[in-house]
Amino acid sequence: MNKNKVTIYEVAGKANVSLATVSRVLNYPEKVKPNTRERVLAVIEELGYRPNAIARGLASRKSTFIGIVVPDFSRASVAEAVNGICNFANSYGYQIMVFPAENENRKSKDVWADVVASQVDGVLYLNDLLSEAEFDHLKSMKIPIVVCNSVVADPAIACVNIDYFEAAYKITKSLIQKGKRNIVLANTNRYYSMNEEKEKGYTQAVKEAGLTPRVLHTSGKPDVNRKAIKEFLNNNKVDGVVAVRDSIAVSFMNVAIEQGYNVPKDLEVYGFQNTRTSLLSRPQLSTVDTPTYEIGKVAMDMLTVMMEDGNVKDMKVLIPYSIIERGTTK
Amino acid sequence: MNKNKVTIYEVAGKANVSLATVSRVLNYPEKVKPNTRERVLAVIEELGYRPNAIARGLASRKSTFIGIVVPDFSRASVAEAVNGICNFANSYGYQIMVFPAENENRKSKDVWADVVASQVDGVLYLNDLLSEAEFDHLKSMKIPIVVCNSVVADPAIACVNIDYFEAAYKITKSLIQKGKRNIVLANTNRYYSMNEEKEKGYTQAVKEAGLTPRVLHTSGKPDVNRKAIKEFLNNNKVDGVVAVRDSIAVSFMNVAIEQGYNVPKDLEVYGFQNTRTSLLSRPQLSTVDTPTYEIGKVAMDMLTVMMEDGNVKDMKVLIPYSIIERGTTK
DNA sequence: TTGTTAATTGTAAACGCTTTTTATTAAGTA
DNA sequence: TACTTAATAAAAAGCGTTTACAATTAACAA
Repeated sequence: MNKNKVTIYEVAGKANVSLATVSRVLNYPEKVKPNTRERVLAVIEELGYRPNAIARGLASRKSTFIGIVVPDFSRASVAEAVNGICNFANSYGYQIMVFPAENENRKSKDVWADVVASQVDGVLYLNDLLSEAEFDHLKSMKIPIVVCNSVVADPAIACVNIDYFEAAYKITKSLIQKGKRNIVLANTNRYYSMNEEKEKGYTQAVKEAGLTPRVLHTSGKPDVNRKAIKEFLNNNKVDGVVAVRDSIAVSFMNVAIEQGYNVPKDLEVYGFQNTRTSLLSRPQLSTVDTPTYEIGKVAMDMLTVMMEDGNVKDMKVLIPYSIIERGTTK
Repeated sequence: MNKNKVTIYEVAGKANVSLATVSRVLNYPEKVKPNTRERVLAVIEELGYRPNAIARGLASRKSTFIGIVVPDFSRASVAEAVNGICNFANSYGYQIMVFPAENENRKSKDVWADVVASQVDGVLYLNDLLSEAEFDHLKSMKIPIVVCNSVVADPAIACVNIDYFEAAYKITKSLIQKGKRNIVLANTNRYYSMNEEKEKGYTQAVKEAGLTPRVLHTSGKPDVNRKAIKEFLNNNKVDGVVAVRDSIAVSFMNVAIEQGYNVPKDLEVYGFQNTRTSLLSRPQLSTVDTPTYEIGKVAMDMLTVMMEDGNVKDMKVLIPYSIIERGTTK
């Protein structure tokens, strides 16, 4: 902990007021006479006083910390969301604590225990599944929570997403309208509720056109994917790809091009997210632009009202998205 | 803040010991008789007691929070480092608070004020420059700090990097040995100390071979880069590229290929970092593998000893790296 | 003046823990 | 038996705030 910190007492002393008054100018400035307020403010400035967030948290029973639990920062969707969250959190006066989600060396039980112990006022859960048990635990702790990028059924849990179903439906349909008959959905191996939605949208579009849905599940690691894709291409005719992530789309496309496909002539491909990857592929990737930064911001907004005991009107928020046509479709 | 929390008093009551003993089993288990210790531990488990981190921080004058100040989570190098940091921080009993570095809507002065106010025990500074003034401020606050991925001259400041100079020198030299005579360094527009090192390494290799260094500065945004690269290719003969980031390498390569270059026959290219992008390009990118996760881990290690008042033997740590040859070189 | 009320400010308790000090108990030693 | 020593209990003092509540002051009407 840092040394030689200025405390509220010193400010009070120097400004010739009681510490309560200093506290008030900080927390309820309207309750103190403009005159005194100015004086105190001047001393605060002069001494460079910053209230000790920890003492403040203890006394007020609010930490102004919000916890975000995150599976993996290197996922483009979480990185951007974290950016959004941080910027807004700070302007609302909240500080962010991050907790790696459950992983090999850390059971879910422990991460929630950590979250609770650190006294956060609310939590943002990014991008992943939460078990029933975890939800119940959270509810019993009465900590406000909002989930980003994960579709949760429970009406009591706030979550913010884009309409993955609709987006997948639309891009699949547009492929069909361009005459594509052999459209694959390239999904992840691991189950994600948002990818599940995409799969549903894809499936519905394909079925409506009287075609058979075909889904390729890949691991997420580019090098592992390549083999699976190659094999898939050898055994299947494909003229359209809808991938649940940009990276999968690009992997698929690269393998296909290496095998002699011409994109977009023989094969059109769509990704999801509009990450940097989609601009770094050749040709550049058509994709569903998911405004992840915006998702983070909105989630933070909702959480703020929940923490201040306001009522959130709509627990299920859908953010507008757009479809970006680039070189992998025509 | 969460309701109905178990406090140390309840644990003490139920275990028939004083609260001091409970505190002791938590902080100095060896000081309490195994018998009692077990009993207390059992009650803690039973009640699901977790000490209130905030109260604990206030009382002990150590928050067990460490702050990481980050320019942008969507930078691959920071995302991975954050992963490393988080995992290790937690296993050492530290919680992570994140602070967005200085940006449009937030002056450096304010972010440091926030950092200090939140009573972190130490800070990790990622990937960016720190001004003299900031260093001095930090030193005067006596907060332990370690800088990742930024080469800082001041011998009193701990930092962990790879040997960017050497790596750049090596890859440039290998290009020269393969007969390349027109090697460009694709650097960022903005100044980064680590990129400066790369430039120095590149320059030295080129000069040693009696060639003239040529540096192209780009903005970092893929779409903006393309124009600059195209123009550069029109006005210059190029047979080798050393890019300070994978993304720049891939941009460069894509434009070149679109202009008819054959990679790696006419043009060989190296990136830096070994991000996912390098696996998603066609051909896959040869690159300097920067073990960012490891950097984060080591930085966290150093910070831990600094926070515990140990002495760090070596303030300038260089992590081993490797050069990965893939499809863009032969 | 003198109340009466509202605005402002001060006082002191509380937040949940760590840590120090003093007292108590149990066990071992001479 | 008296004397140590170890283990822990009991009590209390913080840590730096917030926040009831009380006290003071100012403002104004009677």
